[in-house]
Amino acid sequence: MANPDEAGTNEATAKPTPVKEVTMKEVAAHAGVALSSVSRVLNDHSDVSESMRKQVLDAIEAVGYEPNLLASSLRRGSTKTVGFIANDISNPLFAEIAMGAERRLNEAGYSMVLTNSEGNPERDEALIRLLRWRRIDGLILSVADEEREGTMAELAKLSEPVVLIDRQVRGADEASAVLSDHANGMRAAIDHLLDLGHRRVALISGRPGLRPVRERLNGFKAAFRARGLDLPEDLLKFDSFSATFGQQATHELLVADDPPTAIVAGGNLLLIGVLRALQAAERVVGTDISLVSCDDVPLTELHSPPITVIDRDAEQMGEAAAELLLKLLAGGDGPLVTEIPTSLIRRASTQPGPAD
Amino acid sequence: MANPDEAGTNEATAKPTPVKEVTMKEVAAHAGVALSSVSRVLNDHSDVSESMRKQVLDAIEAVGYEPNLLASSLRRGSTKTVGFIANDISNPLFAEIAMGAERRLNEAGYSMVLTNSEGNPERDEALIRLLRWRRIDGLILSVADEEREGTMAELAKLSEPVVLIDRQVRGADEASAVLSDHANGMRAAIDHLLDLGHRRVALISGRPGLRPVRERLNGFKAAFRARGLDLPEDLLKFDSFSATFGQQATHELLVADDPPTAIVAGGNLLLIGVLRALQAAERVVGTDISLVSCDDVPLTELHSPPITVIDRDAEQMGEAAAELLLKLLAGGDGPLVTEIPTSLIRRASTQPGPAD
DNA sequence: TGTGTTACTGGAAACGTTGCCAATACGCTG
DNA sequence: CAGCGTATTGGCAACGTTTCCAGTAACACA
Repeated sequence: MANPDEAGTNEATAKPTPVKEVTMKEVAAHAGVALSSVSRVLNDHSDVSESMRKQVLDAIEAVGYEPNLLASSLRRGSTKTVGFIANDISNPLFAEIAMGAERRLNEAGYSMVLTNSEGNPERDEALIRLLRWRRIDGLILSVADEEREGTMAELAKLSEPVVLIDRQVRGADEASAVLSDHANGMRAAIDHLLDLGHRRVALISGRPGLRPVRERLNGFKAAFRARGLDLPEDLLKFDSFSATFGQQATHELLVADDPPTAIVAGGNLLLIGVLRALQAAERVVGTDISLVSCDDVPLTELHSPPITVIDRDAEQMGEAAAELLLKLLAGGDGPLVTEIPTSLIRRASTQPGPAD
Repeated sequence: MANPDEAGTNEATAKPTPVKEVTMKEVAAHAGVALSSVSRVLNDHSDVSESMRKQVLDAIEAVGYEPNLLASSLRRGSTKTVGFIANDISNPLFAEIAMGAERRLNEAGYSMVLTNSEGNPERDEALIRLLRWRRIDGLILSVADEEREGTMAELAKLSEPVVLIDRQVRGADEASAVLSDHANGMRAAIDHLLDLGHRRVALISGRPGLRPVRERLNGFKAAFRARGLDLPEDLLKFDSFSATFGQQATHELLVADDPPTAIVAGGNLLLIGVLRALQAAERVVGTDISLVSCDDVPLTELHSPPITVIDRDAEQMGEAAAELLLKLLAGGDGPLVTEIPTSLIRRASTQPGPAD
């Protein structure tokens, strides 16, 4: 059925198509009912008659109405949207965390907007601000720098619930978070290497300010201490999670006096750099040097030899984060924390170390 | 300086903190100016005196005002936001495309909301609808199914500009798109294999409905045809881009009579499956069978032997998509198309085939 | 002093919703 | 038949902005 006033407007329209939006008002007019009734049907309120419902739904169909979520959110005071700030979506680990979170949030009727800080603290701040201005209902993020004043200030201005991923901010128990048990994972990995006879074990990881780095170092230390061994201080390299740093650090380790017999890479990007450096130096993984990485990605399984990893369930982390956020959104109080276990997957990249 | 009526409201407030938002009205009141003047300062309109500007900015600072982008977008009729629907963010390729697009869009003052269809056509539709209802100004996506009616219908309802990534819809020149030159890339790869003496070349790829699959097949055919060779029809496996399918297809190929001497994997997830199957069958890449993959990811470079790939610049694709969209947003007309070149990176996974 | 111009500022009407409150109609009881 | 509850509907004021249109003051000029 053609719109009765179409011809008229067509004729009158000399302007460059102002593209008037089809609103609930049009629906109401077409159905011959009040605006508020249309609203009631759309939000299925209980007290609306069957005939009214049908009338309105038909009108919606007829005029081709599309809800305006901006207006709705503005009026309602809630966007049913949560923000997610990832450090680096091109890292499959973060991508999986995001997917897990999104899935859980969608189930609960929320939608998620995913953004990418690229590990840049300034972008972090800008994104928090932007999402705040967008009036998101909650936020999941993994701040690029736990100690940065600016970031904390932006977060503080946010009155909506926040869940951190693998981060802890000053005053430990102030923020909700999903934390993976890096310490025990690393402890197991180092125990494994020490069992194999390695003593010169190197650890390459990101900036020491970040929780995963701190916790892994704790696990590392704990393993050495438990056997009364001295920490190989000269083999600890902390700077960034990038492939570039992994390569550089490995190179430095290899050319130094008394190089390591085993290397632990604290992330899947670092691993890439480590492998490049080893390849360049013509060291064969497993044979010449043992290798452990963190987080199981296709590369670790398919490398030859396959690489021993400290694993954790990324998707589960995302789901857990969403779960916490949903609890908080539902009015849950205190800071909530979920700990995600890690496990050691032993593969051929770790072999017995040199006999003493 | 304390808010003069704070004490009053504190006393009156028995309710559970309705958390009244700080609006431009408060700013105006605090500065003793009109609402419209505050707006003018915030949008830096030309005709506002220096004293007014300072007054308002001070007041903003004093009352801790935060713009409400919902209200602003509603009134303005534009969100300065573009949507991006990715098939699978856990695939680093898509993640890079998204990053490229986001970077370019941000430069131009737009922000991007990234969503994930997980390759599910229904989710595709739902996401297009959601973003439409959110009143995004434009959309970049790579539809999961080029032929699905529903998806096309949802896209048609969108009056804002759309740029497709590596997809073409019915009526070729109707949609703007960034297309990679899969045909020539594949042509080069097959030429390379044929030069090495291979004749039994297998191709494993996704659903034939998708442009990359079609185009790669075209390149494949062209290479065979150019030498007057028959197409190895029995070695063409098309179903999905997943690792699972890659593994299954490879297994089938290997156990069949007259198995291939070279395999081309049409995507980085497929490659994972192919490698698993080869490993399970104890075939050594390069020696027992040659291998080519599409898109250069860390795995291909670091595998032993390193894997020959048909490469393209993912980030550039994203940037190009953003560029096209920006042109359209600025009022550019007709459908715009950018073609992204592909190149063959030869590595040790491709070795001479069996002598005839 | 009057007039015109310029430079700024204030008021008020939108943008498309939702949700409260009042109004209507209906059926039922006393 | 009056009175009342129930079920449903309409009207209207928000939500926080932007923008158009007048209005004001200051100033120069005749």
